[in-house]
Amino acid sequence: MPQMVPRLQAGSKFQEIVPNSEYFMTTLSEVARRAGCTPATVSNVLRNRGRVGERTRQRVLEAVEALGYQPHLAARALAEGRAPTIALMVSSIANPFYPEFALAVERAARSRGQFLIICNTNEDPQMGRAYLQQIAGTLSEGVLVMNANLDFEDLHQTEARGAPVVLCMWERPLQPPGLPCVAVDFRHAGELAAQHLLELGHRHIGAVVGSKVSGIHAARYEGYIDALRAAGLDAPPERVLHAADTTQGGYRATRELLERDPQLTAIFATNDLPALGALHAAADLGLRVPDDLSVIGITDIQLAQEARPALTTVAVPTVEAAELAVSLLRELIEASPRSSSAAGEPRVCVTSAPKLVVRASTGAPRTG
Amino acid sequence: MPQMVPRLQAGSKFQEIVPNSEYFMTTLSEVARRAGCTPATVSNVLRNRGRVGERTRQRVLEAVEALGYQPHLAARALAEGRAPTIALMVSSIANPFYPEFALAVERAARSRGQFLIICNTNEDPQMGRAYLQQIAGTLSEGVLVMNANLDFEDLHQTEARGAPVVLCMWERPLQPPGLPCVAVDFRHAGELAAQHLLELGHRHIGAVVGSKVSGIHAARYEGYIDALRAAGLDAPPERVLHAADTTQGGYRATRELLERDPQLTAIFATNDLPALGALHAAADLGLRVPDDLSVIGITDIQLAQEARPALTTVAVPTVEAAELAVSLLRELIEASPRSSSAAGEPRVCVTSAPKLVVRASTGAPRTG
DNA sequence: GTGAAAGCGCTAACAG
DNA sequence: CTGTTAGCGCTTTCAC
Repeated sequence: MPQMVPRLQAGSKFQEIVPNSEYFMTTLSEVARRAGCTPATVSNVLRNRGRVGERTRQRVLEAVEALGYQPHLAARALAEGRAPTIALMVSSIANPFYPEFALAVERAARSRGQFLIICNTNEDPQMGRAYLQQIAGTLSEGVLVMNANLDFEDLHQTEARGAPVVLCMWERPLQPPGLPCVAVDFRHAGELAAQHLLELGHRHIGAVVGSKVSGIHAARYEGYIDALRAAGLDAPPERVLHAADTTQGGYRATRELLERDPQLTAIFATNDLPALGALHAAADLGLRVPDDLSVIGITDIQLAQEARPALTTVAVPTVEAAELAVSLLRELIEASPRSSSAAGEPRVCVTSAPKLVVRASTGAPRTG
Repeated sequence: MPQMVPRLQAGSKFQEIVPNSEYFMTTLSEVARRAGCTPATVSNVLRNRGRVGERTRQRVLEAVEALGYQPHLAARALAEGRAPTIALMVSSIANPFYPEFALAVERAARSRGQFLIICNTNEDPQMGRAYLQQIAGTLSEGVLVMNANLDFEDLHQTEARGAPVVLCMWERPLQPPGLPCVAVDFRHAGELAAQHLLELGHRHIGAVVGSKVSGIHAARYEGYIDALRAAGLDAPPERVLHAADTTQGGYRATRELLERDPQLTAIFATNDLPALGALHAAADLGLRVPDDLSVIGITDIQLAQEARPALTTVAVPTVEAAELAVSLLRELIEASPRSSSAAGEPRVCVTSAPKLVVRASTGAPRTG
């Protein structure tokens, strides 16, 4: 925004301040002048603070109205020692899951009077660090982190500088990460997916894990394996493939798995995007879903229900997680400045359990 | 962020300022103290301004390093009379097109040192207004508007308050909207789509227009119609349907169109999402694409290439538009404060032309 | 070259 | 009830 009034030169101390024309932003003092009181009083009226006479209050409100006054957020932030935004770190907002989450976060933040800054880290820890250092504490009061491949080191430093950090989707409720987080029981999600497939009668299942071996999707795969074992099945390594967490990744992995073992009657993917890729692979191979091949994913992104056939998946409470994350962040912000580093284990909020959503991509295997 | 140091009480004027421990944010004066100079000098060093001796400069840089100093963005903004962010208004970031655009905008903004605030208006002008009034000029230096259903009135007011506004995807380069904008020749996009279908030999084409009659997609439809007419065909009203700009909308409209006229061999949709819906409708009706039905969209969102069959579409230069929009916004910001309202027609930047991208969803119609 | 001082717009403590 | 005042952290003239 432009400088509203020529800056007063040193020495012009007694020059009358030029009132802003209607063109530009009105300030508190202008409102005050018009209402015949001081800025402090206007401030009090606006924030319902301190006692103000009814007559004055009216005059102030009129002036505010007449001048279209809007508080200057940066100024207010500075004076209050708080910042008007929260930051959401994601690897790329273009990943189809994030926008749904970001939307929920924005709503939650907004309802608490804060704005949302989107930070795309591009999976690059350097970028993440740059973002954290620049805005945490100076422009953003706190930071929400969605798998963005950040250094924990950097996150702790961010906390130390006074800007709380919340991890938005921790996958292992029982193994807290050493940072406040919202945890979703993804192990259970994997279990549910496996159980569904088992109940339908599948015995030859391929698994597409949308990350490196020990990566973010490991818990989901563990749950899947556990369910298999509980049913007396084993999970030979040639039936698992680690792939990029994208449609492409799922597509290639599925083709590869089916090539290795044409007997597979189902594909379990640790995320919806790769599951969608599996659907495409099936289509390209002339396999009918679910008759020839069943496919199940995890998350329940919007695309899942829009795919053809619609994707069976284990739904994760995205909106709930977003709301919990924002609440938790607020709590941490409100709590004593140096609480987080001082106290013991940081807080972990667990969302409600993932739920199976049966759609058209799963069914009983061909018999024979 | 927390208050870093207990606010000095009135009367404690001579109390020594508590230096921030390593826990919290360092300020300019702390750096100055450590470097044995004044804040002004530190500021000068950091912004390469004013002459500073090499020795001092070194000491300052060391101190900055040692204390991990980061400028306070809100404070800087206030002092400079500018804001550190730009705002992107969208109806909902969850609409699959926006994230791709937002990503490009964020990159462009970031490379110019600004952060991106995402504002979901939810198609509600009230919400849009609230956003504009609150952040424009106080937290955001300018506003980028992506079809968010905002009142032009509000946008003009925003400009008048000193925060430039840029419309990001104006559909009619030749009919400027009275606000600065980036225009994409969507009429031409419609034309290209129609020509492609015509060249393949289609004569019975259904059109799904992803908005109200006079809505945002009207130009695309005009281009389509023009191409048809140029080929000597007419476009009977029963072959057009206006629908929501979503997969669902496209799905329903396509079914309806095919019910009205089973002879249709192709569907033209004014956007990719409805086109994807058309694909699903075809699948559900047992029609093979493209043998029984060809489908073409406009935009080329990521999903288009991931769909099965992959969607033929007319690609719009999204990244280019994002970059132009950010550049234009910056120019307006840098330009004289009250330029925009003063001068004549606001600037219009036109992107390069849309381009046909042929994929698997279009082909020659069955003969017979 | 470097420092002193005013000011950005707003808040909060305290005095009247 | 209302005004005075100091201060948030930084920038920027202007003197020295």
